[in-house]
Amino acid sequence: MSQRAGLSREKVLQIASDLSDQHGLHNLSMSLLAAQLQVRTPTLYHYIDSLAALRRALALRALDLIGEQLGQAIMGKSGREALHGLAYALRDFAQAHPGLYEAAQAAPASHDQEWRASGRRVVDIMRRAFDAYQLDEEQSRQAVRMLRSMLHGCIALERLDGFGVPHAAEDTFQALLLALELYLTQRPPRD
Amino acid sequence: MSQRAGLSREKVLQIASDLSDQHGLHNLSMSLLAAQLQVRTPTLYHYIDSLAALRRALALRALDLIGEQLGQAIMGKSGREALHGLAYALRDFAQAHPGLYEAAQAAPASHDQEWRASGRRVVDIMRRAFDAYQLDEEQSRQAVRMLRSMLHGCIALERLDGFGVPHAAEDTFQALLLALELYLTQRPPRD
DNA sequence: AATATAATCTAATGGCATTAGATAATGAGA
DNA sequence: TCTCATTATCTAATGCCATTAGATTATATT
Repeated sequence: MSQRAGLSREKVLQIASDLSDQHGLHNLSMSLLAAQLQVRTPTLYHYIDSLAALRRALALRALDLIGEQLGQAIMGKSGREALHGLAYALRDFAQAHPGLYEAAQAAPASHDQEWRASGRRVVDIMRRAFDAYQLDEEQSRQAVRMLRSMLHGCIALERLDGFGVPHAAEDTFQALLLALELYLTQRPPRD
Repeated sequence: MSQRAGLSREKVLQIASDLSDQHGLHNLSMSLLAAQLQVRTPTLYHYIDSLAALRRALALRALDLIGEQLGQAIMGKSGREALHGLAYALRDFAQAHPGLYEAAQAAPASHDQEWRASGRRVVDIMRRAFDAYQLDEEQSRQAVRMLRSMLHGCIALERLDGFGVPHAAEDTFQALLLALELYLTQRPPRD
């Protein structure tokens, strides 16, 4: 009957990504996606195995994009500058792509090597931002965990509380960074 | 036909709370809840308006419980001790009741005064833990936001990364607390 | 033009939330 | 103890969603 829609896996994922940014990842359905692509729902199964597989694909895409942006953000920087570049790059990504950011927070299945590797790649990039602080491997992993906790918590809280004071989110963000810097420069005694 | 099941709103909420802790909030369905209560799904609508209303009720219950536990945790403590009591109490709650904790992280509708008030009550309790640091109102709100960001991020990350190093989560948790203490004791210059 | 391939469709299944309305169990008053 | 109102629960039905199977149509290849 109808003309072909000219879909491709890439196009499907791109629109899925846009939709999740606009309506939230949890509101992204096969139904909505098909409607946006002007196609019947079953058509999507030529490009995607399932809704779960779609979410996974978005997570991988998100991690790749995040890695890319973080890498650029810390290029040529070190110390305090690198740290701030990293933090702002991640926050900016979360603001520009809330759906993708949400996708990146999902936990991969323990046997999903590809997904796990993508996550590790991002962590490794983040670790480079701490080079100037002279941390051993375990300490730099710790620092990454601290930064990720702070940023993710701050971003999540901003979505939750929303308003209140206008500059609250930005102030808190900066204060958290300062706290991390204080911690890093006045490193605690290891027992 | 069948005997009455002897339900009550309280019982329904209690089982819903248990189920969300066991299977995750997002896996809590009217269907699952009805099955657990040995009753047909429509029966639940005598006690609950909708699935959304159930989630809201769990959020309120979670905020009340959290407020109670935090209040007890900081009773008679101040300064560093109060801060740690607060932090551990919240983390312990999240571990003991992952479903309820998740419910508490949902954002209330902007017009939902009751829900918002419950959230505010928790924040006020947390603010008391910072009494000894001599912060003005805005500073203590900031401190609460920092602590919440840290804890929520840390808890979320623990669920995400899971394992890796065994003590990583605990170490990160303590390091974040130390960072906050450093920030509070070496208060930044206000502009 | 004929055919193979691939993209899309229709039809069907089963799960879920929700509503409407029927039925059966309980408790209160005669 | 009987009657009746109340209310807890049920069955039936609707509509949305994800998914599968298999038919059909559009394009590319010869």
